[in-house]
Amino acid sequence: MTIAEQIAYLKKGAAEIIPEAELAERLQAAAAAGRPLRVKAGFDPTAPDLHLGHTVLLRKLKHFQDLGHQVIFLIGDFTGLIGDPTGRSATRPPLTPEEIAANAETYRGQVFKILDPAKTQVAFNSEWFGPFPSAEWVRLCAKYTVARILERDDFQQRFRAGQPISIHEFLYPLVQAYDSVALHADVELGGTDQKFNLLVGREIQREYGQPPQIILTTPLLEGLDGVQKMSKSLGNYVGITEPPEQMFGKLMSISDELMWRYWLLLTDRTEAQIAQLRAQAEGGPRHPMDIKQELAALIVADFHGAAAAEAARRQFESVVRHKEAPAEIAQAAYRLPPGPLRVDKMLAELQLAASVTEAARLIRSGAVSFDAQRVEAVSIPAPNAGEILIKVGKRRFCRVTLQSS
RNA sequence: GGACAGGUGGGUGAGUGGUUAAUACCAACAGACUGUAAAUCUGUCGCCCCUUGGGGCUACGGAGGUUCGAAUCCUCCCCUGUCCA
Repeated sequence: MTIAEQIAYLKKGAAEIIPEAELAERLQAAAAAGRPLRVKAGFDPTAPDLHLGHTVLLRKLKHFQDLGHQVIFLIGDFTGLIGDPTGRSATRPPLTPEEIAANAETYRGQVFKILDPAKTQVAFNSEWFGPFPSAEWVRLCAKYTVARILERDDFQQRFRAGQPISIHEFLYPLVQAYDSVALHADVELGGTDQKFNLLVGREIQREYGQPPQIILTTPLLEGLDGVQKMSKSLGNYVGITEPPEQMFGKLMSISDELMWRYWLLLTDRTEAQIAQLRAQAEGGPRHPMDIKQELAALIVADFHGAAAAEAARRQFESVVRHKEAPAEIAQAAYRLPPGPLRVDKMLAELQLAASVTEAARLIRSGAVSFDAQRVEAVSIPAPNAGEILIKVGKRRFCRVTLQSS
């Protein structure tokens, strides 16, 4: 590949490359020296459950690997003490070494569904920050100013809005920047929300006499609601370890409009191919739902394989579209008390509802059925012993063996 | 150290003595409809007990207090912000 082709490859789906010209030079120099670039990305040690939003970045890291470069997957176990300043979390309790090791293991399992393990180095920043001398902290802090730190958008907003900012939060960008120094990073990737931190890395590297890294940001993926970014705390995410059926269902719940964004950021289709799909949907030859199912199957296949994706698609067809019971259903047993059956209590006990009160609510709203017969009251005449299929809401099914007592 | 403002249910945010399990919006859940777990419309949205109507308990930063009765008033404490030093 020529340098221009390589850049085009890396640019696809990227939000920004700063500065783009330097990337070309760096690629050229690396090729000439026969040395792969060191491409860094940092991850939070506390949240090893990756979701599709993270995979946008991982895919881009993989593209660097495809071109022969070295990816450094940095787990910010030290940074975790600070917590990225979002204004929500205060200082986090430090994780134990065992927890960190366990989380790192989980990361490995998830990340290597996309990344090539042979071209990935896993690093922890406690390696250099653990023994960091206090005098060195003073030196590091001396290399940046409060005014510049306050340029960071969310600091500025919080400052203006009178929300608390703890001093240790100022350390976050500096710590992340110093990681680049310690790792001699050529390139650092991050979400667009990381732009400030990534840029600080350039400044600090220069201060330490290193060539400043090139930064590449990836767009933040909108969550299932199509408005806010995908995040665990907002609950609008699809985790990459979720079961195929659940993944499929969640993906089918996105709006038609959002689907195009997902096509762009979560598949390997080119922009031209996606434009073609869009034309088909708008022109009529293909139903949007059909295209959405194709998308959902494609994404599920990335993490569970094509067979599981096809099974998830079939289950969606039968359960959601045709309202049939799924192939695999949880089993339970329930001992019938004497007298009429209190359905609300039974559902709570079988954990088909969070509480007796909620179970009663669900029954009153007509969400509960026995063998496809709607249950009309919370208290019903005692049914015969035997097996019944209980359905609560759209997707909770349970085959229950009723035992007389 | 001082002055002032504030801390309410998953989130934002009303409420300044009872009619307030607590307005509104968002999220969530359910029903109807549908091409989808989309959109739209409707309903629900603390827990427990008897039941198609009620009863009890818990809840508005924490602990006490005043009162027949408090999220609302008083005292102390904790936390946050602004200003002064």
